[in-house]
Amino acid sequence: MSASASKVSSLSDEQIINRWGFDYYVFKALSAFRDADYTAFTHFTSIIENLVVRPVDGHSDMIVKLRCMQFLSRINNGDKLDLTFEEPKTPLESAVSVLESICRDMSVPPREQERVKQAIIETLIMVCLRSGEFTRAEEVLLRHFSDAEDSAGKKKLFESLIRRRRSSHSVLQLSSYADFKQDMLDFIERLYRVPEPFLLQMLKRSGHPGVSSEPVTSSSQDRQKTSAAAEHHGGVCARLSLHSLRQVYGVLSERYGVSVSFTQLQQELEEEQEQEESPELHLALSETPREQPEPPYAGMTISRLVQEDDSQLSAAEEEEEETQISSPHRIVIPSGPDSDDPEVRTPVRRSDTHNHSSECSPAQICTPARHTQKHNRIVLSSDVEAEDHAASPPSSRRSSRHKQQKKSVHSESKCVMVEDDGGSSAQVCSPARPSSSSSSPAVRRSARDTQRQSRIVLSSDVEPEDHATSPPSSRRSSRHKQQQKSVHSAGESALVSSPAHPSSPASVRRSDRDTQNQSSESECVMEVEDGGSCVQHSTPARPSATDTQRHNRSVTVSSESEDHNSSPAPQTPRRRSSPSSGGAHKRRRARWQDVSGTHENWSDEESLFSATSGRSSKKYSRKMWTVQESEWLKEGVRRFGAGHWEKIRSSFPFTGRTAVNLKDRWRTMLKLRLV
DNA sequence: GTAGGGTTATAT
DNA sequence: ATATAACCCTAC
Repeated sequence: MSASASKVSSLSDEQIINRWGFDYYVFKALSAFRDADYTAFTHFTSIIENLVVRPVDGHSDMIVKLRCMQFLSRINNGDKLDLTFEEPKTPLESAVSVLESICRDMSVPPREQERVKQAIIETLIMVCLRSGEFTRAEEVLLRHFSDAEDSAGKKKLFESLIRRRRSSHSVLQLSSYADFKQDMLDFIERLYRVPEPFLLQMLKRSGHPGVSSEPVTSSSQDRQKTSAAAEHHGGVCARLSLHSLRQVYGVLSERYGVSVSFTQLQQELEEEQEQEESPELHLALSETPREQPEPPYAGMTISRLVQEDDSQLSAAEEEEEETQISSPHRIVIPSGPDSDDPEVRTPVRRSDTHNHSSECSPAQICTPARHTQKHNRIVLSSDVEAEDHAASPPSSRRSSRHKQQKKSVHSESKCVMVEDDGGSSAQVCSPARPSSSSSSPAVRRSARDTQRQSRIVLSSDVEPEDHATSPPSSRRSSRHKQQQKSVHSAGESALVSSPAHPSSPASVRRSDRDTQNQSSESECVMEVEDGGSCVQHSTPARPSATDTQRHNRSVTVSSESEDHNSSPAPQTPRRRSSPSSGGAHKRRRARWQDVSGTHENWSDEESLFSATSGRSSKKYSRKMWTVQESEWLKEGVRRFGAGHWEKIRSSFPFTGRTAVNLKDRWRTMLKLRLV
C-alpha cells in the first residue's frame, strides 16, 4: 500500500526517537526483571508507559513488546491481591488475559500456553490461600483450573485447603513467588527475544566504554555473538559491483524519495574524497531540503536514513517488500582503504564539512565518532539475520493480517550500511521476520538471534494496548463531538503512530473527586511496594482540560481524533507536565497527549502496566473507541466484510472489545458517516 | 455469532 | 434535560 510511503513521511523526529527510547527501556526493563530488580523494572515500565503516550513510531514489534511488558507487570504484581489492572481481575488473572492475547498474536504452542496458564492459576490460588482469601481461591479454582489429569492432584489439594481454610501448607511454602516470576520471564524470553536496542548499539559502536548491554535474552552468549558479529561485520561483506549498488540505490532512493541520482552521489563522494576531510556521504547536499521538506527522508543524509531504519524496523521496509533487494549479499564499495574495524563505526557522524545539520538531526545523536579511520565505503546488504531464530515461533503470528495485505512474502530483511571514512556507518535493516525464504547467512544486526521480531505490523498499528475493561476514567472531555465532525476520513490505514494508552489512573475513575483521596493513597502505596517510586500521584495533577486537545493530530491520516485519554493521574512517577494547560483555569486533567499531537488513539484510562488498587464494581464503563481501533475495524470490514465481527476481532489486536462491540461501533460509524 | 432495539453513561 | 456513543439483551 502506498500507505507506507506516507506513513514514513509522517514520522516525526519525536516518533522516531521515542521509538528508540521505547526499545531501549523495554530492553532495560527485561534486564531488570531478569536480575530480579523489580524496583527498576517498575521504573522502566513507568517510563515506557509515559513514553508511549507521546507520539511513537509504532510499527513492528512494538505490540509484542508492549504485551510482554504488560504481562510481566501483571506477573510482577501478582502477589498483591489488592491491585487490579483490569477491574475485577486480580493481577494474575489479567496476566492470563494478556497471555491469551500474546498467544493469539504469536503462535505459541498450545502446550506451552496451557502450561503457563496453569502455572499462573496455581500461583494465583496459592497467593489467595496464603492471604486467606479462600473464597477467591475457590472461585479461581473453579473457573480456571485445568481439568487435565496431571493437575488433578493439585486441584484436590487446593480444594482441601480451601475447605479447611488452611493458609499454610508445605506446598504453599515451597513455591516461591520469585521463582514463578522468573519462570514467567523465561517464557517471555523464549517466546520473544528482544533485540539489542538501537540506542545501545549506537553507544557501543561509538566506542563508549563500559557499555555492556546485558541482553535480555537469557543467554548471554547472544550478547557475545552480537559483538562478535559486529566485529566481523566488515569482514563478511562480499564485494559487489557498482552496478549492483546502483540498482539497489535506485530502489531505495525511490522508496525514500531521495532525488539525488546515483551518479550525482558518486560525484559528491568523489569530491569528498578528494577533500579528504569529509567523511560522510551527504545525500542532503543535493536534496534541497527546503524545497521538499515533506518527504520523509528527503533531505536526509544517507546516514540518517540508514539509522532510522536500523533502529529496528522501520516502516518502510516492512511494507514494501517488493522493492526489496534480493541480493543476499552485501555490497561494499570500497572507496578508499577500508578498514573493517567495526567497532569504530559510528554510524552517523556529522562532523565535517557539509553536513546540513538541520536535516540530520536524529542521526546525530549518537555519533560520537571517532575519527580514526578514513575510508569510504558503502555497504548495502540484504542480510539476513534470521537464520537462527530457533526458538521463535512467531513467524506466523499476525500473519493473517499480513498475508492479505501483501502477497509476497519474502524475506524482508535487508540491510544497508553506509560507511565512509571516518568509519561512520549506518545501516538499514529491516529485520522483519525471518521468513523462510532466504536465509541468508549474514549475521547482523545485533547479532542476537533476536530476530524473531515478530512480525511486522503492517500498518502502523500500534496497538493501543491493553485490556479491556478498564475503568473509565472520568474525564474525558469533550471529544465526541469534535470527533464526529472533525474528521473522518481516515480512510486508509495510514495511521502512523499509535501510542498505547496512557496510563490509567487507577482508581480514579469517574468522578475524581470522589475517589480521589482514596485512590491517591492506594496508588502511592502500590508504588512504594513495587517500584519504590512513589511519586505521589495523589493529586494528580489534574489536568486542565483544555480543549486544545485535538489540535494536534498529527499527520496521521486518520482524522478522527479522539483523544481519549483522559487519564488523570497517570500513575507514573513523574508527572507529566502538561504543556497544555496554560493555566490553571479550571483544570481538569492534563491532557498531555493532546498536546502532543499524534495521539489520538487511545482510550482513556487504560493503563498499560499500572495497576490500580481497590476494585470497583460498577456497572459498566464506557470505553471510547480510539482512532486506531476504528481503523482496524474499517480495515477488517474492508477485508472480511461487515457482519464478520468475530473474524475481524480476532484478526486485529483489539483488547477489551467483543464482536458485538465491533458491530455496535460499526453501526455508530455508519451513522456518523465515518465510513 | 449476528442483528436490532433497548439501556446507560456522559457531555453539553 | 437532551443527545448520543457505547453497551446490553435477546431473538434467530
